[in-house]
Amino acid sequence: VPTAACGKLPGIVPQPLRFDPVEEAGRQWRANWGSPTVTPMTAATSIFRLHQILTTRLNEAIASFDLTYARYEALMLLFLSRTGSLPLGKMGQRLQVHPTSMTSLIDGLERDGYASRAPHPTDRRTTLATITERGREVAAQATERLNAIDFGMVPLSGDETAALTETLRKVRVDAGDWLDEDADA
Amino acid sequence: VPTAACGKLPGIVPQPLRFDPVEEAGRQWRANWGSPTVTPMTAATSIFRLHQILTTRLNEAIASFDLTYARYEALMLLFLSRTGSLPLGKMGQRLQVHPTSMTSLIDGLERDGYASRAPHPTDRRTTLATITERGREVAAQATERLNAIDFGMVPLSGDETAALTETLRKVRVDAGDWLDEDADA
DNA sequence: GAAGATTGATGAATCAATCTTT
DNA sequence: AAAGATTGATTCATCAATCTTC
Repeated sequence: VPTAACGKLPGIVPQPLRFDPVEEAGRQWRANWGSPTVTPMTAATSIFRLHQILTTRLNEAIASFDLTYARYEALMLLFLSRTGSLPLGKMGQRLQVHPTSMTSLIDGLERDGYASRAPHPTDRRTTLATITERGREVAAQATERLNAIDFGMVPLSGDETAALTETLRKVRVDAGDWLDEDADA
Repeated sequence: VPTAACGKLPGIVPQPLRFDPVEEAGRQWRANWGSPTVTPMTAATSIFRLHQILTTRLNEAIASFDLTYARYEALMLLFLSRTGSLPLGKMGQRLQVHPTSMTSLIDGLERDGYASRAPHPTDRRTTLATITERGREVAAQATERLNAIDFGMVPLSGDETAALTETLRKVRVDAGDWLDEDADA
């Protein structure tokens, strides 16, 4: 009886393990090191694994639109903006991706007709990305699909999800994800 | 006054934002959608961002050994094993990576002299990876470096880290990360 | 000179197909 | 036929360098 993930990824998990590989790593660690510092390692490993799981789940959910989750995020940024247009640089800041990546993300959206490029009216250095009508339709449909699977965060409760987000926020603040002005107060 | 991350990634964050980009996305979402399903989206986005942050932090910490975190995990698997040798397939299962990735990870370790390949004594299909003496030294030193920065999980407390790990474990179980036999009981 | 965006190149990760061994 | 590993191809992300415009 193959597990859900196993059926989808035959190359990665041909024969499912009988133990938690992440916890097992922590156990062997403890045996060799003594242990007070086991937990951060286990947490970091868990984040990496979850990123892998989410990437698979979310990309599969919207693959029929030829969207990756990264492209979806860019599309939603345009969709939720007031005018439907944003400078590429501003989008890169919001999504925290390299300018080069922003270029290729918009390339992808443009290729599928979900967005288009236009010159900035006043600053000719800047390129404006604009969502198309088709892009709005797809954004709404893709969001339905992702909502239907709770953005991959099953089987967490609302409280667990909120607590998780808050914990991760602290690390993001520490990393300087944005200017946390309240931190001074 | 540039933030820590900003100084390191000039291309990504030339001018730090004044707000939390993740929370801002959730806010705009709420304004357009109504809201009950905002939290899973925010949580997923947070995981993606944290993966990015951890990747940067951890890779930087051990870059002087020519190790990436993925290579470090493979090296530690050998380091913590009883005999110092493991079949590539078994390593791939533990680390949950594609066989192809396992090949290139060992290629990297072998290139630096941290590990070597050897034929399996009985099954000639199998390749055995073995950690070298130099590999053991580097494994210990790299672990020190990573411990010194708490595996990137600053500024979380022990309780927060443990709770985070437990929450993520539930999602991993759901994804079939391993055969959770206790789940039946 | 600096900001905004792009092109070309490098490294990592998965997939498809191949090869050997069981 | 299936398991184990590898090669080659594709995609994605970042970096370095370039180009235009402010």
